[in-house]
Amino acid sequence: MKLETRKDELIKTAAILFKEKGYSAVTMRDIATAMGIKAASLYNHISSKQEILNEIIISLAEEFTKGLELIVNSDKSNLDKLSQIITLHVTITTNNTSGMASLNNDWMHLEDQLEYYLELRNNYEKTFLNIINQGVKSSEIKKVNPEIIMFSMLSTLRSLYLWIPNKEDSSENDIANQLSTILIQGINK
Amino acid sequence: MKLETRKDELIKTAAILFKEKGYSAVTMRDIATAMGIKAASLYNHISSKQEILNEIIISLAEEFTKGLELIVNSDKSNLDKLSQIITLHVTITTNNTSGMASLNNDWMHLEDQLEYYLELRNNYEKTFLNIINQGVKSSEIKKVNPEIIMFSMLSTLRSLYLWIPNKEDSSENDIANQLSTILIQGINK
DNA sequence: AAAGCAAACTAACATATGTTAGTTTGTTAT
DNA sequence: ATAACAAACTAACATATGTTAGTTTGCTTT
Repeated sequence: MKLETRKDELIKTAAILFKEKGYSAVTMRDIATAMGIKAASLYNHISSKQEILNEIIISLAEEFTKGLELIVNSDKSNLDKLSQIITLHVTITTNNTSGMASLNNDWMHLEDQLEYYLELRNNYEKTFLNIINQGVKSSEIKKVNPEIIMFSMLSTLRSLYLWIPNKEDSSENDIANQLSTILIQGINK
Repeated sequence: MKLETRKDELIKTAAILFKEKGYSAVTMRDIATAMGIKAASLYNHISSKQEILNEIIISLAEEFTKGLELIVNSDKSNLDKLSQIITLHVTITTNNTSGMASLNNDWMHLEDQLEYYLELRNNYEKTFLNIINQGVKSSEIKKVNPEIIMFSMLSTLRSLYLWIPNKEDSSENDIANQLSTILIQGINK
């Protein structure tokens, strides 16, 4: 684990601001002020505002892709795989709440990397949907429209960044378990 | 039902653009171009960019508040009330998909009306949570952390604006019913 | 001591952006 | 015909914004 570079600090600071007001509403001067330096000095570490967004979003998207790869290639049941996906989201979100805000809300401001991002996202959703479809086929999962199931699960998982910061008392495992119960077993007693 | 004024058209156009890129990234010139006029002409109908956002968000927030009021004062079971909340979200979102994007993503750019908006939202969540708590007390609902239940349901309902536009084949009722099944009964067979 | 380097600075730029002022145009009501 | 009005226009402005150029500062290594 390398030491945190100045560039890393910059990106972290930017991500916090992006979470609060969105990429477009945050100026280079805002980021600089938050770091206690002048806007021009930022360019010693990054080449453009765009690059900051790229770094935040792409690294997260790749983390999700790699995580899902491991899950889908395991020999667990389909419901267990869904539980593991829930854990994946909880873990990544816990470690980078601010970045997740950009991933969810500012991906459309990617430029050069937009196409690549969309490819990663489409593949992720395709793989996710596949697990659900197989679960329906093997009668693990109810016969409800699989796309609605995925949409519902993903909506909750993608919103975790809003909610996890308020739950510092609960452990990662605790949150993942409770979510699995709700999302898979439902709330009806 | 009054005829649609030019101001209404303006707000509708703006909402569509706000959904695509977010409030901050959309310029008055963007909105004007989309309407086939010049930016300065917009000011014949509104007094500022801010006002557009206010109108979009506050009217929706009030619609939710009124809708929930009716539901909470009915004599249905708590699970039925939750189903009705799902229907409320599906209905409002179907009628104003673009506006829902601003409500979800650009509320922090409200200025004068921010405080009022937050008051409406807090009350909404308090009332929602109350229904869940009573459902747990009356043993209709599993003993899982009620806040996680609300968070999970609200995340899905708040994301509907992203997904409903792709489902023009399904009826409102159909979507609401399937969502009720998933969110309340779970997906486990 | 000298050289190298990371990281800050000042000053300036071209462009983008929200908004105002005053004017023109075309339709509707008197 | 005339007055009134909604809704568009042109021109301009002050300010905000991303970025570049060139310079200074203070470690660290030789």
